[in-house]
Amino acid sequence: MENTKTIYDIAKEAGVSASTVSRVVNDRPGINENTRRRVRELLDKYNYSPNEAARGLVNQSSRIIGILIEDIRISHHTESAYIIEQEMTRLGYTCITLSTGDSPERKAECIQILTKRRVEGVILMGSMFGTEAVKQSIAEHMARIPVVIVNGLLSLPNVCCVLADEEQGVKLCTELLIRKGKRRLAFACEACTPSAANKLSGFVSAMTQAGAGEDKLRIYKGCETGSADLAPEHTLLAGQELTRRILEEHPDTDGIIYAVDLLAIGGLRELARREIAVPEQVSVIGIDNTLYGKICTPPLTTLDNKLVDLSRTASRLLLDALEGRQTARQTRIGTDIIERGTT
Amino acid sequence: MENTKTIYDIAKEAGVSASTVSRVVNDRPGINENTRRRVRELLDKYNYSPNEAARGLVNQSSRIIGILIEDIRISHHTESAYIIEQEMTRLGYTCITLSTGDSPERKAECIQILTKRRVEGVILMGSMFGTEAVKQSIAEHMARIPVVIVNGLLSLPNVCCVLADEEQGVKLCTELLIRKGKRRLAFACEACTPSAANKLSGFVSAMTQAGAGEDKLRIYKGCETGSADLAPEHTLLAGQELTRRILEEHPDTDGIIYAVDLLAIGGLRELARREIAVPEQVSVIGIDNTLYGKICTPPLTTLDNKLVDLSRTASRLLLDALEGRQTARQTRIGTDIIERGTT
DNA sequence: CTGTTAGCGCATTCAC
DNA sequence: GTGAATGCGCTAACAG
Repeated sequence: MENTKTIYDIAKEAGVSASTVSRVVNDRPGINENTRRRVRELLDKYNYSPNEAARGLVNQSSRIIGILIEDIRISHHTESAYIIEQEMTRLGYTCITLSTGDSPERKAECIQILTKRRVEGVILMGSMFGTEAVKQSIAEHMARIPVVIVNGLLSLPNVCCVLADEEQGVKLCTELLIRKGKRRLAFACEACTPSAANKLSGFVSAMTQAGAGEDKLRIYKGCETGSADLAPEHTLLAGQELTRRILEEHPDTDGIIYAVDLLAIGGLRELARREIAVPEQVSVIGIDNTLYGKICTPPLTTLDNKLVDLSRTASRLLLDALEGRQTARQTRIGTDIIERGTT
Repeated sequence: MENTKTIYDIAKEAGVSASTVSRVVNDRPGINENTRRRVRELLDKYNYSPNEAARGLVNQSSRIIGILIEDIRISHHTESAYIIEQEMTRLGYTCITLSTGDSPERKAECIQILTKRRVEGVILMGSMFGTEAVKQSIAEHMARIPVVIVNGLLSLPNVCCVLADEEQGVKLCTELLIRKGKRRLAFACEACTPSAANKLSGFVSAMTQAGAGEDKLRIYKGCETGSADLAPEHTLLAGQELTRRILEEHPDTDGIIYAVDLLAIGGLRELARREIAVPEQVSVIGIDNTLYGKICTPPLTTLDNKLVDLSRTASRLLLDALEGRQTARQTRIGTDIIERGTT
């Protein structure tokens, strides 16, 4: 830290007491206009800036909120973090945004960091925060502050959840493909996150209703225990690899639903490599409505899970809680299918 | 804020003084093992977490660093922010990452926020921080802390710059196209940032050397005063629009260099719409080496401006400065052309 | 080895 | 209107 002026320095030079300066800084009423002006001039002259740490200490309020994301490089999380940061900054809060990575240990470390900084509220982004290990950390370290989890479930008294109905969404996607005459459908996801599990049940539910037996379900999972590498590049490769496996084991597959857009785009690559026509031979659907899906060829049909709405809602909920208003424990938002060239 | 235990609470219950607890918390030597154990137990029992604000106040050190980005949604900035955050977090610093938007006023506001929090160092991402207005803010509010600017220039005693040699890079790109027999080249950028200006001079320099007169240079700029909307979607549209203008005014154009990948991808769209073959009729080159360029069709030839290296270097430089080591005032990193399907 | 004292920068009583 | 005193939670001398 450096030697910024304190209210005492200003006070001395203005020939008043520190409390007077404090009052001027905080625009408190009941101060002689002349004194106020004199103090203001000095404040300006020295570019005085109040020390928020000291302020927070005496006010018992840090005006900091935490945003925990698995990996900010994942494009829908980037967007969400952006929205929340803008919103909270506008309201005078400072955000500490941390990419936690996928291990529960790292998540716990990040929770510790936020705790030390005495954040007043937290937003958790992603279904991976809805696991037992994380729940424990939250319960231990953040029991007394409002927490909002986006696209995850966490049953704790101080946590409220806002989620897209992805199960229903994927069900509709599956039904769309069936309506188009595709029957030998596959579902692919990279990591077994709770979110992926939801999507999967939407798929299973639609398939079962359409008369597919449990044994005929083509379900492909990248790895069993969360993803090892969250970098977008890796997801792309995983999409190729999963698609390769699907096509080798079930060459007659005529439609694939991928848990995220980037996986689907990896899939498109593999399909192109094998000269399989999309959507004529194989239809493809992704999830997240990312820009990637917009620019690939053919443009990707995708499930818009409304991350933008979710993020906005999340910041509003957090704000409500911070200001003592009652908030819904769970908010659900519907999804939309954006139909483009791959179906 | 909530009622976490303080060292006084712990001290009382342990029957020792607060300083003893403080010593245990900070692993200071010279403490009776029994006392230490007893205190530790209580610390655990209550999940004690030191208040960093209080600590920072007495230590005169916040252990916070600031990261200022124009817009974290811009994919190369996302990656950079991620790298820096990971690096600094690992070293025990907490990062406050702010998307400033493009106006100098908002940038100044963000600088204020960081100042209030008494950040110990700052990383500025993007050439737009190298402008006079921002320089003023930095000089006024951050004169006493180390600042590193990535891909921008700021001549201030406490600022060090790390940049990619984009001018040279674009020059090489242009020469590449010329070598391939393309002569009627255009350059397109969205906003007139200092970075765009650098890229442009690389283009001009190569074109001039190849014998093109000043009057024959096809230079297209989106808007004259920085970009209005930094959202990626907008850049994509701008790419289309710029390309439309280029082709209408110069139908014989046979190569276009775009200031960023996403602009180039917008261009590819427009070219596809007009059924112009890439690269046969028109070659295209982007800049940034983003994932977008990897997944579009045809895959984009791009200038890798080494944002990853730059970011790593930036955090190392900041760290050096924070720890009192001497640092280079200016570091330059070379660029690479990644040749793919559009050239 | 441990406790006492003081002070980091600020806001808030309570007097005057 | 304004100032003096107090305390937020913590660390760093300085004593003992």
